[in-house]
Amino acid sequence: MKITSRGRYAVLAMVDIAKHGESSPCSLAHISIRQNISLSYLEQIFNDLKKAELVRSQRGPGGGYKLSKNSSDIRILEIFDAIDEKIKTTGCGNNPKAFCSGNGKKCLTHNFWEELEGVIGNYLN
Amino acid sequence: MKITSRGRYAVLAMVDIAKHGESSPCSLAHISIRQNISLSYLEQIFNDLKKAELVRSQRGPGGGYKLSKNSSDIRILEIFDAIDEKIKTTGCGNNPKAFCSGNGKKCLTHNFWEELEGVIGNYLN
DNA sequence: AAATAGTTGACTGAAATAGTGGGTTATTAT
DNA sequence: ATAATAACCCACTATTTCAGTCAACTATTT
Repeated sequence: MKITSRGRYAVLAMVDIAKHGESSPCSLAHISIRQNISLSYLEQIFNDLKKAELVRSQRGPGGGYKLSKNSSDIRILEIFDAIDEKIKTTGCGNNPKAFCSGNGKKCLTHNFWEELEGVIGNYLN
Repeated sequence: MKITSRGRYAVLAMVDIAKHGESSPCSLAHISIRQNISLSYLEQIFNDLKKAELVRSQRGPGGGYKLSKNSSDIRILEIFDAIDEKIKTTGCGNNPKAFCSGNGKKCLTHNFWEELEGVIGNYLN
């Protein structure tokens, strides 16, 4: 049960931008250096963050990324959703038509795992 | 962020044994059928569960596995520990000498992830 | 003696992860 | 205009982890 680097990087980069201030956009190159994350990898991640409209981009010299809303209005859960970092504790993936157990039923532990998802989701939110 | 099949199977199998009753040991073959888990895979898992003394084994016909203590005294967290299902949300793995950030410091999000670990560990316990 | 069931270790295919690398396009400062 | 910057986009790859198989061996009971 672990978080991927992708997920950690996404959150870390967003915090970096938030910390950096509103005045000028943050370039990925700078984030890359400050937080020690591969630039190309950051590019992929920010592609998704932009699609989810968590950040706005500005091209050209002096450009970079800005948060699209106030940092206090951004939930970690939104970031996870944006980059498709799934919280998946069940075997059946919560698909109501899938069954963890082979016999057409939910497995004995299904509800337990779903509750755990709730606990985690709650914290991230 | 997901739980491995190994982790889910371990918990499921333990619940299966607990549900089965105290009278006679549970064979892995039966658990395999009831819970739809590969027998060979279960063997590996129970190897670890036994090492951690969560179950006791009985060989030969009529043999199988029993819980080594009352089911209400077993924590899911113990099962996770037994099979080495780690709860790892930080980049540095909580090694106090390792640093998530390259500059000899903890990364900006370190404490946040550690708290998440606490939340999860708490629930599993 | 035969059947059962745990014990052990090596091996494998598939998927996910964590990147790398190269090129293109838009924007700004000189 | 032009050069520099920085976002954008796409394809590719090495490594690791996961999930499971297979085969052989040992202990216990009937």
